[in-house]
Amino acid sequence: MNIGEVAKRSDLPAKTIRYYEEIGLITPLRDSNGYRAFRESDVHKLIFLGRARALGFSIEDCRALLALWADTGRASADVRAIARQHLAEIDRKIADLSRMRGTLSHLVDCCAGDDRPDCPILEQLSAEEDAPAPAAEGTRSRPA
Amino acid sequence: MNIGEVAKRSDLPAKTIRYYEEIGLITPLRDSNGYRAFRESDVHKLIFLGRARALGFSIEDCRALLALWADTGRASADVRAIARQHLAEIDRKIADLSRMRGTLSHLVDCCAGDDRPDCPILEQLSAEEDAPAPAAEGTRSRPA
DNA sequence: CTTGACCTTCCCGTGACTGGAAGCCCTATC
DNA sequence: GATAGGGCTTCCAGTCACGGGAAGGTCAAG
Repeated sequence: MNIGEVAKRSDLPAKTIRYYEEIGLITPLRDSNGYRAFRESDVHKLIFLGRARALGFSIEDCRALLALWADTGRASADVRAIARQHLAEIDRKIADLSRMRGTLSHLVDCCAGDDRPDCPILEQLSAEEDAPAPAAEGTRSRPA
Repeated sequence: MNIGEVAKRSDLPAKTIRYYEEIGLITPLRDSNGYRAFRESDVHKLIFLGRARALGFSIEDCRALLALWADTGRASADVRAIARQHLAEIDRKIADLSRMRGTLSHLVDCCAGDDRPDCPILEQLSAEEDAPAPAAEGTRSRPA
């Protein structure tokens, strides 16, 4: 099977498939003319990869998941550990974005949005004072 | 003022400040010894940039915001438009992540997480059918 | 004079691809 | 047999927003 058909069946761009080979996630055979010759197992792996990536797993996560997938004697706890770690990271990202969203939507609400130059958004971004620190002595904490 | 003190005052790494000069967000003067000589206005810009970046604005958004900031006759609507666009993007990202979170936490809940090789997470990722992964439906969202 | 902190430029690396150029391979048609 | 086209190959460069580290100049203190 050539790369074009594999791309269709896995719903991944050919470029991505070549990249996955380059970093060792798949190792298709080669025809005598130099074309990649994919097996069914390669297609299955690529579909697996596409789904895992769509769930936000990193490439290295995917590499580990593929290894566990191939290891029929794996413990489900190993897979679950990766998934839970990823879940925690997703939660962190959502929390970060929600904080941004809160601040930003407040600013947008405060802004008249008309022809006048008066703009609370810019005012806030350029304010002299740092954000009011409750216990402002000594340490300067940075937001992650 | 040298870059070290500016880094402290703006709470940005020196590397980042040099980068911001390279892409034209700031243009500090130079001392005779080749050292960058920052003015107060540069520090203000950097603090502005740090806050805008912390709110997730892209560099190009920041460039536009800086220009509007410098333009005392700007219309607040212009600033608000950028902020609202960014807000919409944040909402989109949160929605994507929430979908991922839903699918993933469901899978984690289904997984025994013990020593047995039986694992619903891998089963789902390698399922024959193309339909049943909610987060993988329709748009193939790539996590940033 | 030496030490050490600070500054400079330059280049490479990140993650996960994407775009494009230059060129080979295969099939079909004229 | 020549040619057109599509598909395949490799390699190079770019993305975004920096971070790491090398090689070397500058400055103040001891």
